[in-house]
This record gives sequence, structure tokens and C-alpha cells, in this order.
Amino acid sequence: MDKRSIADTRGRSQPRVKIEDVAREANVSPATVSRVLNHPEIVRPELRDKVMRHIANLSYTPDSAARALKSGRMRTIGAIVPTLALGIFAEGVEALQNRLSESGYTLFIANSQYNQRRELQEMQNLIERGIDGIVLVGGSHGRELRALVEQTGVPVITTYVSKAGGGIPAIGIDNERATREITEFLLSLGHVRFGAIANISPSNDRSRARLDGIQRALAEAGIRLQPTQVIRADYSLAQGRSALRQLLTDHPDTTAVICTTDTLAIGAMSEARKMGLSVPQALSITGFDDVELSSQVDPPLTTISIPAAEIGRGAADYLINAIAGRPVPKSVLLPYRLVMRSSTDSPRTAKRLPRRPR
Amino acid sequence: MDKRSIADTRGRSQPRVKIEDVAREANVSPATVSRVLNHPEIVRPELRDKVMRHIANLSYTPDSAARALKSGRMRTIGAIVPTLALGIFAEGVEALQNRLSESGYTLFIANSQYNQRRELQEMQNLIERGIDGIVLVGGSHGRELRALVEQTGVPVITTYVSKAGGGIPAIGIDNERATREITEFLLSLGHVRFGAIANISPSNDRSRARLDGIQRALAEAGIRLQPTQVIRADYSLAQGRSALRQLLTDHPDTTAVICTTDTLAIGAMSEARKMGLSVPQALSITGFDDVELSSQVDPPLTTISIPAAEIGRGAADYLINAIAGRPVPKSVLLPYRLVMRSSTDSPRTAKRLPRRPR
DNA sequence: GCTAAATCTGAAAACGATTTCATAAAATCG
DNA sequence: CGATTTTATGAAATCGTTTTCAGATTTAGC
Repeated sequence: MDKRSIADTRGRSQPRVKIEDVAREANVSPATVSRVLNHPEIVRPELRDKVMRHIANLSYTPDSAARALKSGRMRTIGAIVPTLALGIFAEGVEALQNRLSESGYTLFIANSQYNQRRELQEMQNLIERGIDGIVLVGGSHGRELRALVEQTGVPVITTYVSKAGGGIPAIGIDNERATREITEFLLSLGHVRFGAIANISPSNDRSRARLDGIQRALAEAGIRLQPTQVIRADYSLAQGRSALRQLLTDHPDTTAVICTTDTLAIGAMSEARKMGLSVPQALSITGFDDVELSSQVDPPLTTISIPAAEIGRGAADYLINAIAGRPVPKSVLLPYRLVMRSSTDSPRTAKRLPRRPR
Repeated sequence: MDKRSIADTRGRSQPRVKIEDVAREANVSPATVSRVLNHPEIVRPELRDKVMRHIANLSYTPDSAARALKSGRMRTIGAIVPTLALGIFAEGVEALQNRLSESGYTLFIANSQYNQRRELQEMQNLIERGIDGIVLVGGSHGRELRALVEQTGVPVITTYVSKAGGGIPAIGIDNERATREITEFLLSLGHVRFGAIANISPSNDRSRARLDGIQRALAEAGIRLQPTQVIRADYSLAQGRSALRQLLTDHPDTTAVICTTDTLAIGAMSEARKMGLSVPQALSITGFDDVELSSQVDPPLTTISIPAAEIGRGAADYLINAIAGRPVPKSVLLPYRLVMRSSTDSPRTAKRLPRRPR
């Protein structure tokens, strides 16, 4: 007993006020208090007000564990994003969170670090904790994860893509069409010698689709990218730099570089400057995502703007409806926007590579 | 009943396997299964293995609501960050998450959007959900939040600062000393005409401390910043730009600009270039945080590097220990690092403002 | 003004785990 | 080898809600 009282010193100070306490205080049954909290409309107004006053007085908050145990609902949804470091996800997540909290839901965020195993693990965590719905990013998710979704029946939606495998609904843009469009734009400016910098990885189907779009548009124009004209990179500035350097080493006559990410494009642009190539006169460069920085760099970057906030809101609405058992769309395709800024122009062969005359 | 079976169509597919199911299957009591899960060492090895096999077979996962209700522990900790858009927080959060998952904890992330009301609200959410510990950012948190911490006794730690109000323990760097050091560095280069760009807001004591450091170091050198030499901004690139413009309008002879954030510094730098001022010849600029971009811009930015990963790990360790009732340090002060790159140099008055001869 | 229907409220049974307490089996000892 | 301690297991109480079911009260109908 002595031991216990010592331990108490650092334990929860207050003994926690329970529904029973406010019931006693308000002279009603616990059932009534519960009803005031969950179905206010079915309890007589005066009584309801009285109970509410006592709830406030004792500053009672229901124990969510008990509540979740009994009701099976957690009023919580989870989002698993590949990384927190990217502005584009941050914007979507913040919109998601705002919309959810309007509906009384709380958002928990986990990150997978672009790793499918981690993603699965976080998913299991979330499900074990009784999450009501889950937001994923991208369409490639491994068989186990899809099985888990299937088995547990938790509503799931994936974002930033227009379709996903395994019957998981999606909300996002058509990545392939977007890069097709940006490529066609460059073609229309007169470019014929292209390079691509893409951050391809097994778990990143967005970049994969973007690269496909580039290649498809070029193919339609009768141009085929050779393997050395497609440089792989992760999503850092430094990789953008080295990718550009490598590309120009192998193909010094390149006039247009299409990147699957703004970060890569910005890295490439600063490397181009360092190499003495002016953008866009000597080299046109494009990005994807339209992060804040892209409009601020010099020259401002031509890129694709993604409706991240709408994606977040749409995902929230989808899950709220799905949880409530209301009908939901199978997938939602949102429009992207090609933002033409100053990092692209017609190729001017006269000015090519001033310091490599050959 | 008919209704119910229709509803079941879209509900959880499997009826959920309970502890009782695996108990029956393994010919033991539920109590034993529970012990295998929670105190494996007290059950006979062969029996334990048998039970574990059946657990795996049925792929049983304990219902965390029931578990939390009975045991009062959730094995979950929460972090409330001001924004997800900043790389510096992302790095810390990822380290936090990694360390926590090593110890069987799950991290839930919420964001307050630099808003104390939102922070309080998220905190209440977390606590209602029975979170075991909370990580905050910065030291200024409003009376209500501190009262909540006091009242519930949830272990809390705040990060990125060296001390916080209200007895909340902290892990981080001495922001004031860091800017004092960077200011002294500029003084030692010979600068005498300073400007400061700071993202001050009521909830951001980090920037406040950083600004204090600047002013203190200057005061010690006998220099006093006038109000118009201190420009307020939020944390965007665009604001960094306009802040610099305003500063140079009022004080065209400024030679050194100290920013409380890398983002502001990079914005300021690109505005300086646009105005025809070369950095560092005409103007020295410094940042704070050392984000990835800072080493990649031209010229690379002189700044303060924060041990974000260590902060994250330290916060995790603190909470794990505190929850287990082990002794914990009151506060942890971590070293920052002054990273001298090329955005700073001695002032050269000869080259001042070439296009404003006057 | 009395009966029938509608509306509220309370008592008690879940929800699925953990843990105390008691008991059965095994190990230890003289 | 019997008595005693130790160890391992099971039965049942419990955590704090929600919700069903039935009873009590009010309202409506004629």
C-alpha cells in the first residue's frame, strides 16, 4: 500500500470522472447521459440542458476506449503518406484534416518512407487500433495490404492517382495524361531532343505513370527515348543535379528535360546554370507538382499543378460517406493544370553549349 | 434480422477472431492467451509456443479498444507539430517514429497550423483517445493546455527549444545562443549595418528567441536595431522576398541580413539577386535550420544546423522512460552547428548598390 | 375524462480484453 | 516420502461505455 501511494505521486492526478459521476450529479441514469452525448435529439430539451451543464461542470470526457469497445466506432481515420517532407502531401493532408474535423473525425498520420513493408505495418497498427477508414497515397500497394483491406472491410481510398489496383477506389489526377500534355507542349515548341529524369521506385506508381506519359507522347511524335536518355533518381535536389549532369554527358545536344518532380527539376536547373547553360534559352526544363518554390526560382518553373487540397477534401468526403454506409463513387478524376512559366522556350540551336564549341 | 443481413454485406467481412476463439482452439483459458501476449515469461514454454502457433494460425490481433480499456495503456504516443510542410519537422518526426516503433509504440501525428487553439483541440483529441504521451513543438502553449497537462498527468515533452514554460520538459537547442553566435560571426566579418527578418507569431517562441539572440549580440557590440530594421514575416519564400525589399527600401545601406528561417533567407536571397545585389559581395544573408535546399542554392547559405533527428530520438526516449515510471531528465540541451557557407562575407562598401549611385 | 398511442427514461446486459484470487500441479526440503 | 513452498493455470470480476428492453410518463383521441 505504501508502494502504491508513492507511485500515485507520478500517476494520473485526478481519478477520472466517469459517466456515472455526471449521472449521479444530474440525478439521471448513465443511459441518459450517454444519450445526451450520442443522440441528443431523443432526450427532452430541459433534461438535456441540465445534463450538459453537469458534463461541462465536471469537465467530463468520455473514455474513448470504452466507447470504441462498445460502439465499434473510433471516429478516427488514418492517413499513410510516403513522406512528410514533401509540401505536396502536406497540403493534401492539411485539407483532409480540416474536412474531417468538421465532421467530428480525428486524423492520425503515419508515414511509410516510400517502403511497402512499412506501409503494411502502419496499416496493421491503424487497423488494430480500430481506425474507421484509411487514406493511402498512390496505387501500388502489395498483395498483403490488399488482402488486409479485403479481409477487414475497412474503407480505404487511395489518392493522387486516378486508379488503383485491387479494387481500391482512388481520387486524384491522371498522371500519365499530364506528362503527355507537358511533353506535347514541348514538342509544339519545336523540341526534338529530349531527356527525362524520373524518380522511379517499385512503390511509386505516380512517377511510373508520368514517365509512361512522356514516352507515349514522344512515341506518337515518332521519337523514341533511349535508355540513356531516361535518368533515374530519388526525389532530392542533389539527385536532380547529378541526373542532369549525367544526361548531358551522354547527350550533350539535349534541348528539353522533363522531370517527374519539381524538386528534381529545380535541382536540374541549378546544375544547368552551374554548367553555364541558360534556362530556357539553351535548355528547357519542366517539373511536376507545382510546389511553392517552383514559382520562386529563377526562372520560374513550367510544371503541372495538382489540386492537392481538393484531393484531401475528396478523400475525407469519400470516407465519411463510406463509413456511414452511403453510396460512394468508385473513383474520382480531378483536373490538373499545366502551368506555363519561364523555364521553357523554343530551342535555339545557335546558342547551344557556348563553352563546348567542338 | 433481414435488415441486419443486408447491412452485413458491406460491414466487416470476418466476424473478428477473439481471444476466446484462440483459447478454445488451443485448449487453454483466455487468461493464458492473454498472458502469452503480455507476460510471455510466466507461461511454460511449450504451452506458450502452442498458443503462439494458434494465434498465428487464426491471425488473431487483440482488440486495442478492449485492451486499452482494461489496462489503461494505449501503446501510442502523439506528436503535434505546427505544420507538416517544413522539412525540419519532418526529419524530427521521422526519427521519433523510428525510435518509437523499436519499442512497440505507434506514433500519431497531428498538426496545429501554428494555432494555439488548434493545438489545444488536437491535444484534447489525443488525450481522449487515451494516448500515453505527447510530443509538442516549442515552448509557448497557452494556459489551458498547461492546465490540461497538469490535470491529466499525461507525460509531455516539448521539442526544438531548450526550455518551456509551465514545468514542461524540453529537448532541443538554445535558439537564442545560436543566433547570437551567427550575429557575432557577422560582426567579426566587419558588418555594422544589420537587418533582421523574423517570422514572429504568438505561438512561435523559437523565432522570438532567435530574434532576441540577434538583438542581444548586437547590443553587446553597441548596435541597436531600429524597429524598421526588423521585418516580420511568416515562413514563406514570398514573404522573405518582400521583407528584404522593404528592409532595403528603408535602409539601403544594410550589409547583413539575418533571417530566423532558411526559407525566409532563400526568399531574401533571390530578391536580392533580382534587385541586382550580389550575395555575399553586396549583401550577406544568413538563415536558420539548414534545410536540404540551403546547401543547394546559389550561393549556398550560411545557417544554423539543428540536430532534428537527435531531437526526435531524444523525445521518444524521454516519453518511453516517463511512461514506464523511470527517472527522466528535466531538460536536454543539444548542440547546434554554425554552418558557414558562401552567403556571407566581409562587407565591401565599394561595390554597394551599383544601380543606385546617388 | 378515460383509454390508446407515443414519448422518455432507467436497469441491466453486452463489448473484448486483463488481472486478481484461488486452486492444482510440480519442485524443494528435511 | 510427506509437508511445504513455488509455479502454472483457470474462473470470474472488472474496465467505462452503449444499447436493448421494458416500464413509466405524457400526449392525443373520442
